[in-house]
Amino acid sequence: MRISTKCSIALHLLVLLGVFKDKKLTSEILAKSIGCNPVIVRNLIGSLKKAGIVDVQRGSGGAYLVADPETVTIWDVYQAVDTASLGELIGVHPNPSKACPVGSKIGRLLEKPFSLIADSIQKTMSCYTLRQMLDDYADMRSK
Amino acid sequence: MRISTKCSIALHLLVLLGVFKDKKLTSEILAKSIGCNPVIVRNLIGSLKKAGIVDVQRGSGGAYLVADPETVTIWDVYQAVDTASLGELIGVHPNPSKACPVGSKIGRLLEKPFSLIADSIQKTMSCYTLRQMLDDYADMRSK
DNA sequence: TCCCATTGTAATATTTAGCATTACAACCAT
DNA sequence: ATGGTTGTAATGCTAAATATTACAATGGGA
Repeated sequence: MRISTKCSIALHLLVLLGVFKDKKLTSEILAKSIGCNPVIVRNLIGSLKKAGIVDVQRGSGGAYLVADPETVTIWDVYQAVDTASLGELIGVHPNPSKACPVGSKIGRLLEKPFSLIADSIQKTMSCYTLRQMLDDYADMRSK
Repeated sequence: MRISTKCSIALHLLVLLGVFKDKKLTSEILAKSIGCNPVIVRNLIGSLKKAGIVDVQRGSGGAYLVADPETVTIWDVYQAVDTASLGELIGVHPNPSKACPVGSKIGRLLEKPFSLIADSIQKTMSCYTLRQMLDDYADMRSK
């Protein structure tokens, strides 16, 4: 239910695709840099492919960016990759008493502040692009 | 590492304390409305007590609010109750390759956008007070 | 003063979610 | 056709979240 490492891993691999455009990057190579199992990478690439962010050929292999880094935000990546919605990010206790006047309403009571939180996360994620991350990376290299 | 149900449960019990000011509310009664084990409630009340939000006597029992609902925000409650910091809310893959130029920098690369997200959550939480929740509750009752 | 209901807290158990791994069919280029 | 690759299902493993049990410490009232 939390924001899983999928998002971090996806961003990692997108940066790799952005930096090593010329190289053939298989799931195995990517997994080595990320430090995870190649199957994880394949699944994530599958999700990113569905979202129109990357592409990859089945037999020959090698993933590459198809979307402009300028237009790809962390929110896009998160949505593509993490099945859980932000609405489930904050755990809500599942068995409040329906007999109690507070217990019967607590779910609806929490909805309001929690959805405001989800909105703010979405907004912040939508402001950060892959281009910014690639620029940040370039800055680190040059120093 | 996610925002656990502790926060929801704590808010639930604070609303109970705010609504049933006159009644003696033991951990058992509170737990019944919440639908969890009384020990969970006791531990949470302990945390909220340390934060100066509620108080309770040992032998006699019965918890009550000591802070003004106007001044208690969801952020206060979250901080009091959830040990994990928001920085750990978004999972980061733990074994990136140090040999890879991207792998060796991904941690620092992710820090920037992820801390912006944490900030926005904190900000939103800080805007919502217990008073608002009590008002929301009253609104629901009156309709 | 002695019960009794209650809290505080430690220790342990249970459940669930996140992540890793294995396995293999489908596929493509050479 | 072969070798390297992807897509995906099935399973296993680990760690974190939550629940439960147990009991000493406390305080108020009979």
